[in-house]
Amino acid sequence: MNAAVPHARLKPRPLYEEVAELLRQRIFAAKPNDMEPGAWIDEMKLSAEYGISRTPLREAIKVLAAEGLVTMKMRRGAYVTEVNEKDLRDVFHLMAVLEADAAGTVAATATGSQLQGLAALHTQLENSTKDRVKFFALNEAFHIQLLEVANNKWAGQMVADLRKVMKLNRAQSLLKTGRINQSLAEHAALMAALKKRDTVGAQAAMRTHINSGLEAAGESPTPS
Amino acid sequence: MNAAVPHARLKPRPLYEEVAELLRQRIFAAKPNDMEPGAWIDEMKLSAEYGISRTPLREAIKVLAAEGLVTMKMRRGAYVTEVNEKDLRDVFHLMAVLEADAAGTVAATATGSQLQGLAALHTQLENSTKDRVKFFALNEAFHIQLLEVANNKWAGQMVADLRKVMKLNRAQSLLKTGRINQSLAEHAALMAALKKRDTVGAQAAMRTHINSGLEAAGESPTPS
DNA sequence: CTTTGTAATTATGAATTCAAAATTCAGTTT
DNA sequence: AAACTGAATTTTGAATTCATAATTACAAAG
Repeated sequence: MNAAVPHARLKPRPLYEEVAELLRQRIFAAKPNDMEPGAWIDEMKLSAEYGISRTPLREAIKVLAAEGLVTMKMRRGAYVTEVNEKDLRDVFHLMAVLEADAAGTVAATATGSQLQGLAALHTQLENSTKDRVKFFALNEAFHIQLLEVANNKWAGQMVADLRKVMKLNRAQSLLKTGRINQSLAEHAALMAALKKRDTVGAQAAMRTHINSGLEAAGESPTPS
Repeated sequence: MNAAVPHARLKPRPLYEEVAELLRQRIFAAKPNDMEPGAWIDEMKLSAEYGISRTPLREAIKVLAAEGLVTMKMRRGAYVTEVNEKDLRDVFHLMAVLEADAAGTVAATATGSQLQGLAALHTQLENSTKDRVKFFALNEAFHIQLLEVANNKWAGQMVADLRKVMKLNRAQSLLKTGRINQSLAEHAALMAALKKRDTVGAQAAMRTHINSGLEAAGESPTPS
């Protein structure tokens, strides 16, 4: 008698993935002197701390290395990736390219209900300008949802990885209050283009949106 | 007295990377009943075969999983990724988007000597129409070099990963003779645009080139 | 003859052990 | 006092061992 809906599944995923997620959050947490970019990752300390052996921890570190969050040096161990200004510009540029393309695809191919789903998220976004962290979470959800509708799993994976690297940069994660309204306006322009089924308009709106995000981080975007 | 030029360095890179490369080549080799897409990867058999333990082999498998070459199922092991028609279209679409962008960047920013380097590769390409495998290798080298000049390491990594997944598909790797001349003409058009510093022209030429590669594999490209 | 339940085998996931390389620190020499 | 050599410690990389989940085989019951 298998329940159709799993209530609390046993061991949903391997330990190393669990640990990888813990490490990700810890890296993004940006504690002053622990796991900040450039820091060396102490395998023994962490495995003791989590109460696991080094084996799954090392596997988790390799996953993060593939994502670009940590870089490995032969016989020197793993270090949290440091992103310099050029790296940040490059990452934003790629996000602009990939997400603009996705936006174009959505404008061209999305079903009505899919567009309604995006519009619903946009409405939630408009009602969350007071709560900075909620706004940030909803904004991310909107972008993820858009990639989902674009229906290219490779693109979704790539953008997700890029977003992780982007989050390594402290400057951009704290949105200034003024930036929130601007971001909202850009989202509105994008939604309008999507509803009009305006492919190139949606692409352009997304490019603008992402590039302004880069400028908010204190950099100037690469010419598209 | 350290020699400035290392003649034969000991253990240049970790074992798991070495093994990962072996596995990649083996997967691309396309032997009839061994390691073809969908095949289960027998950890014990392989580790015995290579004379190593399961530990570095599993680490290598995780690297390949991050690249998308193999997919892992919880408590079921690893399987060589199967790419269906949609996957192939999606991968080509992304390659077109990313490489077209890179071509545009090259047209806008490459130095003269960098363009000369690309032109030299193109000339080699023209002189290799008889040798199919050499042509294929040089073609890949050209694309890698172009990404190199574009100078965005994240893009280079992404395109490299996509190319690996692409190679999983048997159909496209064997270029038909007619396709070689067409490919060459497309490369020539791209080179011309690059030399003219024509950004949008280079982008368009690259898109055309990649999409025609997809058509050669028996699919129709997604509208850009 | 089919189906279900249980035991045995097999393979994965994780921990532990072992080996080797790199860094550190001390001691000696110039 | 500075620098170089070498041993000790630390830490990574890899092998081995152990535990548990999953598949298969087999038997018994309907």
